[in-house]
Amino acid sequence: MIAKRQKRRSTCPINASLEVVGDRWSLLIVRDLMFAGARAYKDFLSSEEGIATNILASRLVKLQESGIVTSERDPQDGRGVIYRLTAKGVELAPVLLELSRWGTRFEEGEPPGGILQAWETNPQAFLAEIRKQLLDVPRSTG
Amino acid sequence: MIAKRQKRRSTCPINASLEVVGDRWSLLIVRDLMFAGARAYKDFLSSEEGIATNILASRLVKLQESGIVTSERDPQDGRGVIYRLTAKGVELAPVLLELSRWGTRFEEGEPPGGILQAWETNPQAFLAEIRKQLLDVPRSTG
DNA sequence: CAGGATCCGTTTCGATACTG
DNA sequence: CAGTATCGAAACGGATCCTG
Repeated sequence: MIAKRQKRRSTCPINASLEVVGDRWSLLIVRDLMFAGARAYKDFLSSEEGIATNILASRLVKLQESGIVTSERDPQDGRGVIYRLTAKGVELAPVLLELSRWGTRFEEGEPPGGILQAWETNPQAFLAEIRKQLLDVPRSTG
Repeated sequence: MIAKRQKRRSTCPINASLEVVGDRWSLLIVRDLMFAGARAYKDFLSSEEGIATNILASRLVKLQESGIVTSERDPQDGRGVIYRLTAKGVELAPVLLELSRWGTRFEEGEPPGGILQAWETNPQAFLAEIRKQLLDVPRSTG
């Protein structure tokens, strides 16, 4: 057991988080899953800012290893793969929303319609909504 | 006018934010400035997870270019440099705190004493406190 | 001695071509 | 459609050197 090569035994949760999602692409993938309805590999490629296929593949693997994303065969398609956020992944919503809020205030960028307002008005309710939407639709059972 | 080479004309604020702080080190530097009382170059080196000097220097430049950090000579020391967060940098607090909260819940890491609790209990008040502490101490002017 | 630049080997990224 | 293989470019990281 080699315990996966930790850098320095840091006990800071910020650093722990950044070890998982602290790169240029991971949170964009989570964003697409959370707000853009992305489910298939090609969705990530077409959306966003043009991530390279190898980078996308490696990030998806890493996100799965981190327990943020799951993947499964599309029961309808057979050759397609469906990616979905885990509960752990869904709970990144506050991070994404605060990042979005900050970007809207200080950098360029238009927020997706109404989302930020809903978040600022009633975070708890909005979070509950997101959880419901993303976790209760595992395979059209809802 | 070349407008600084934007990748793809993205209007997503999350992406805009990640272009500035979406790397392994930037938010750790902001964290040190915000919660660990770091002000000098050596503070960042000693703290944290052992950032290399060249990386630290380049990140500090980038953070200054992004308007998140300022630097000035230490009036007491003369040879020392004091780094400080701008208002824009201080407003990254919610991002850091949500990142910290997520890390505490799902990754390893102990939160710094009481901070997360204060944040969860009353975000507005806690933010106001942070703003006051970090922005009202520019040079002991009061 | 603090702040930071330079050199250099290693790792990661990223674009494209290609495969099942 | 969903990925690998390849390969050049960039970033990282450590050590050392420079500057005031």
